[in-house]
Amino acid sequence: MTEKIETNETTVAGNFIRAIIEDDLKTGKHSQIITRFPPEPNGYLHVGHAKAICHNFGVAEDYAGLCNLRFDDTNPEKENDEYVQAIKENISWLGFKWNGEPKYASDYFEKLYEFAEWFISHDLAYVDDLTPEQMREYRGTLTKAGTNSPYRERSIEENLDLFRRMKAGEFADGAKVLRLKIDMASPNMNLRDPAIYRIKRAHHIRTGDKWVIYPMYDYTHCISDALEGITHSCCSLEFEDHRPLYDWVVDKLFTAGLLPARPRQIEFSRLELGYTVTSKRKLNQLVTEGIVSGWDDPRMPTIAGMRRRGYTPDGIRLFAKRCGISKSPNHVDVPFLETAIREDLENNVPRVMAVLKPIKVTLTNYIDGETGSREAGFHPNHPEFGSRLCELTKEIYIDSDDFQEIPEKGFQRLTLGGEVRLRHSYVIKCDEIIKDADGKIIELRCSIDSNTLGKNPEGRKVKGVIHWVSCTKSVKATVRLYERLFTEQAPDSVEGRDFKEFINPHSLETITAYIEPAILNAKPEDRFQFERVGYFVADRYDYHGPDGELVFNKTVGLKDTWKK
RNA sequence: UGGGGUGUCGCCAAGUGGUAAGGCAUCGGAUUUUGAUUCCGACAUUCGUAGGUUCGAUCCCUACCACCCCAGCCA
Repeated sequence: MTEKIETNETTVAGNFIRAIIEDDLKTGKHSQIITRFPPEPNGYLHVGHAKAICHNFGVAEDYAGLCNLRFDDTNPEKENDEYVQAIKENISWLGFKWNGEPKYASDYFEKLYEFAEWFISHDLAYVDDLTPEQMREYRGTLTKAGTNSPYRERSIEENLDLFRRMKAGEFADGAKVLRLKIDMASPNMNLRDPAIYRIKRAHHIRTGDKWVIYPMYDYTHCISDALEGITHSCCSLEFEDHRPLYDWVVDKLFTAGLLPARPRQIEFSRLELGYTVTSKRKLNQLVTEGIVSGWDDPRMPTIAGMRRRGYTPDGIRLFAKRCGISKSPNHVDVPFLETAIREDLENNVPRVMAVLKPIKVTLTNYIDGETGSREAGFHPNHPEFGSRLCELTKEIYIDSDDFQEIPEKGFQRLTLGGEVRLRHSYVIKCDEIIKDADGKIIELRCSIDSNTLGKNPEGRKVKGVIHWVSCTKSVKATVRLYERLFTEQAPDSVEGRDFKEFINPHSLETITAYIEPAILNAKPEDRFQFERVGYFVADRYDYHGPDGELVFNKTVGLKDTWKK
C-alpha cells in the first residue's frame, strides 16, 4: 500500500524519486537512505543548485536519512578553495546540515588508484598513448562505431608498469591516459573506452602536488558514492547516458567484493530560470568582465546573489518545493520565484514608509504642536513587531507616482483638487501646484482635514491611501533598484548571438530615498517592507554608504494589480 | 539514417485501466487607512498526433510528430 501523499502545500508533492525511496524503504532494500550533494568547487552555486540542494537534503530530512556534502574536486585546474567556502556557507544559509564533515572526492584518491590497478589487473583498463585528436577519430561518431586503439591490447604487465610510471611522473602532461576497456562499438558514446585518468601537473586544493594523475568524473563519482554508502544518487538528466557506465564500474568492483554498496543513480531535469543564465562558465564571465560586481551581485542568480538581494532561505525553499521534481523540461519564470519570496516576507518583515521619488508637499494648515500624529504598528497582523510614531510635519515628501495633475482613468491617488489619505495620518486635499520655470512640479500645497486622524471623513469616502515621510524627520538612504539582468528570456540560446548582447542596461539604478527614522538602527540583512512599494534589505556588506547613510537593496516589488 | 530522454491548462506538476489533484498566473466578488495581504468563487469533456486492444485508455499496443541530451585527457 503506497501511502498517499497529501496534495496541499503543507506537505511536499509526490514525485517519482520519493516514490522510489518510499518503495525501497518499504521493501527493506534500505533501512536508511543516504543522498549526497556533489558540487564541483569551480564556481558559486546558483538557483539550479538550490533546487538540487533542497531536493537532496530535503529528501534525507523527510525520510530520516542523511545527506553528504561531497566536493567533486577531480579537476584541480578549475577548482579553488574560495568556492569551497562559499558553497558551505550557501548550504548552511539555506538551512541544511550535511552528514558529518564535508567530504571530498580527493579523500578517495588512494582508493581510486588501487581500484584502477585492479581494473588493469583484470584486463579491464589500459594505458593509451593516443593524442586527444587521434582519440576523437578512433571514437567514431554518433552513427559510426569507433575502432580500437592500437594500444588496447597491451599486456597487463605493461599496462601496470605504464600506469605506475604515469603516477610517478615519468610522462609529460597529456602524454597518456588510462582508459576502461568496454566497447568501442557501443551505441552509447560513454561506453567507448572512457578515459578515467589523465596526467596533469596542477596544484590541487587538498592534495597539493602529491598527484600528477587525476581520476575523472565518471570513474570517481560512482565509486565515491559507493564508498559513502549513498543509496540514491540524484543528478541531472544529462547524466542519464552515463548511468550504464556508473553501473558498469560499480558492478565490477562490487562483485569483486571491493565496494560496500551499490548506489542507484536517478536523474531529474534541471531548473531553467527565465531571463538569466545559469552556466558557471557564463556567470564567471559576468564576474571577471566586470559586468556585475561579483558572484554575489544582487542581480546574479547565485545563492550568494539572491541572499544579497534579500531573498530568504524559506522563500527559496518554498520556490523549490513548488517547482517539484520531474524529468520533463521545466522553464520557470522569475515571477514564480518572486511570489515565493514575497510570500515568506509578507508575514515576517516589519513595514515602514519610504519615499523613493520625492515631491515636496506643504501642509498649509498644519499647526505645530496642535496637529496630531499617530502611533502605528510595524505590521498590521503582528502587534508583537511593535510600533512607532508616524510623526507628521508641515513639510512632507510623497512619491511623485502618487500625484497626477490630470488623473488618468481609475487613478485613486492625489490629484489637483482631490483628496487622499496619508497612510497612518490625515486625509489631505491638494489645493495648489507649484511649478518651476520649465513647468516641472516642485511642490504641492495641500490642506489637512483635521477631523480624519484615526477616523473616516464625514459624508464622503476617500479611497486612495498614499505613503509619505516627514521632510525633517526622515533619513536619507541609498536605495538600489534592480531589474532583470537580461532582456531576453533565454539569453544563451539565441542563434548566432552572444548572451552578453542581451545585458539589460537598466538592471541597476541607484537613488536616494527618504525613509522613516524608525529604520535608523537597521542592521545588515535586516529586511523591511516599504509600504506600497516592495521589500528591501539592508545590504549585507556596504550597508553604510560614503556619507554614512544606510544602503538598501530592492528585493522584490509588491504585487501591483493597478497596471497602466 | 546511432543511443538515451521528454511531451497532462499560460507556467510548474500529480495521477495511471474506471472516467483529469494541487500550486503559480488569470478572471470575478467581499473585506481593507498598503490598488498589498486575507477571504470566497470561476478556471483542461481533456492528457503531442493517428490508429488499435478494451464495456471503458491520459494510463496497454503500434506508427508517427516535436523538443532536449551524448562524439572533453570537463563535471
